[in-house]
Amino acid sequence: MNTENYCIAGRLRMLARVMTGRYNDAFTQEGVTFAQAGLLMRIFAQPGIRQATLSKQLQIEKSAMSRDVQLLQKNGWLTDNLRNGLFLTEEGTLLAKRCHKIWKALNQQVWEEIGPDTVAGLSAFSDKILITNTQ
Amino acid sequence: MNTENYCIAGRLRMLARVMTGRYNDAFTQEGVTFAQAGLLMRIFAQPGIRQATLSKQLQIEKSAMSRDVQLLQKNGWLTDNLRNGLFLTEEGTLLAKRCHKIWKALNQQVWEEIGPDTVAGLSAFSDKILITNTQ
DNA sequence: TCCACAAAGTTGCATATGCAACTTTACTTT
DNA sequence: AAAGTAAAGTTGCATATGCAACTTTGTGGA
Repeated sequence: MNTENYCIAGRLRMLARVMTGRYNDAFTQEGVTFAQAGLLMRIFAQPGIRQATLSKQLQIEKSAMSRDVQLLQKNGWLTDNLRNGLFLTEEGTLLAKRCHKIWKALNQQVWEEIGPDTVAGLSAFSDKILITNTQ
Repeated sequence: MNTENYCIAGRLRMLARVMTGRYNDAFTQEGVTFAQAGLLMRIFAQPGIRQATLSKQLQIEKSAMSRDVQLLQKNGWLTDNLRNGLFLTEEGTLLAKRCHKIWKALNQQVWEEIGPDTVAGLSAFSDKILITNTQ
């Protein structure tokens, strides 16, 4: 493995595509994508959180976040005043809980599949990158 | 770090977003995204390659690949008969070469920034995932 | 109180992606 | 050669994202 042909960004993008597909499959039964489930679970864990905060946590551009959030609301999972902090509806809360069960099982499974050392490798990489790119 | 709150897919997606942004910045001067530059460089390295082959190499769905390729063609970087293997036009070839220079410098820089051990961590992770998800 | 400025959120525009269904091509077996 | 089938490619539809420009909100100072 050398600098000449190992593209960091390309590799990350490919991995993200592959893993996203796998997680998406798991959430199909609930009719949500992994991206949506992830947001629901975060809002469940941090009720009243602002879009700007989620943007920073997830490193997603604020306009993209705005649309992701609007999609959740369109599906009836968020209460109406988006500009005053995000809150799940009752339906959204139940869905978030179901998603968390699915997520927990799958994440555990993937974790075991690849082993703690390998996850540690990703984690180390992640720390380096995120420190560099988010102050 | 434990299974309870470290989401593999979420982390990968975030890293992909961050790194994509960084690589995109580098290619802005050429008016292409990293995704486009990456395809150009691959077609440069493998003239006549089929969409289906690129799809497998990059783990991108064939319909997405079809559109990515059409976009390159629309910009005049690919010759016309897409269904008979992909070939760069003269303009496409020059662009691919310029992109490769940019890519090489940036990838090298990122590589040094995070260090070989950390890259090795990503690589190990990558191998595990891709073996599992691509036979 | 009112204004100026910064932060948060939205919208227009464009790319990147996936799934399903459909079309086109290529190959194999009569 | 004709039919049937599998592989490759496309298109409709929807989500996920980013950049730039604009609007709304909130806050601190004159």
